[in-house]
Amino acid sequence: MGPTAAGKTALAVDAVERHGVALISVDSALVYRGLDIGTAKPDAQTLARAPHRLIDICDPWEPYSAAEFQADATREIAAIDAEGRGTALVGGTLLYFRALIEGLSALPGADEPIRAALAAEGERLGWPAMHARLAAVDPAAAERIHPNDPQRIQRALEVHALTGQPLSALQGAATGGLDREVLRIVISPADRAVLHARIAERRDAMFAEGFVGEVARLMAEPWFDPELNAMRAVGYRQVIGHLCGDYDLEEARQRVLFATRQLAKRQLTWLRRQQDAHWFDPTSPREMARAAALISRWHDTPL
RNA sequence: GGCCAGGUAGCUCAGUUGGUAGAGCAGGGGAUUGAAAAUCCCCGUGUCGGCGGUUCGAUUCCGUCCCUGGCCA
Repeated sequence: MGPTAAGKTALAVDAVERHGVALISVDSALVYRGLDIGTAKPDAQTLARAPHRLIDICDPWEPYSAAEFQADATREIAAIDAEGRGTALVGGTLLYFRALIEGLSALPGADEPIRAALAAEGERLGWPAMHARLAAVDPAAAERIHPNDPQRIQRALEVHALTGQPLSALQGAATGGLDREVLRIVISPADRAVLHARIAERRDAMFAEGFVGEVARLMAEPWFDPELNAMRAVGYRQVIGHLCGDYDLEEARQRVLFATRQLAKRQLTWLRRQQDAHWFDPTSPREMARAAALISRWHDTPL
């Protein structure tokens, strides 16, 4: 695991080639077909050398979720077990790691009609009013959720509407967590400035490879809608704004950079909280060799 | 060279009828259970261009110098 642009893929490919492990991508954007350049999806040669499961499994108009990931990844792990191989999870969507490893509470899935109704009401009455409504049916959830957080207020009200029970009461125990020990390896430059430089470099490479053209093609599709989950991914959102005429290309490039750094910062907040994680700096060949050695020991030692 | 407009937080700017200043963006920290590359919370002392002057007190008024942009030569 690691923040965006830290260099996770290289280590994963190395693990595949040295130990024959199978890779599962833990990334909420790589699941989408057609989002390639802007998601820094590993290229065809890399995927041929080191196949990643759970990449390109959705069309951009389809919603995907942590719960679906949990189910998909659990299924893939069982399949890999059956082949007698080891599994390596690689990615930067930390909620997905948590959902898979720790499990999720038994909750109803998303209900589009209810969400639409709640969104319309929230728009009309304001989210603080919706928060007050939540406080009436689920004071504990209202306590934890900020009045300005539409997404969580909406979800809590949705769960209550669907089950008649407060979200806070259903969220107690997580189910379906992984049935085994997990070795946690975090790849991240020790120096934030180094990460920022890598992000800038990769951003430049994306634009040089035709990222704007990729977004323009997606926007020309009949299903295109900027509200789509997939279209809210970092980079896509900013380039869409530019192609809609909201600002010039240079401004879009700047915004992509800012949004990517902010993503990395949020990822690091999750990562710092990981218990028993081993951290390695990708700029240090010595540390990366130690990371590889750690992986070797793990996979050569049967559980 | 002359005239005009500016020089205030990393950037773009607001403001102080004279009592040492505040927004947005950026940046930092945090939260995070079916949207998570999402959503949200918290964090702003900076020779207010330099030097003089007036004043109890100047970033604010005056003088001068420097710099930037525009117009005129």
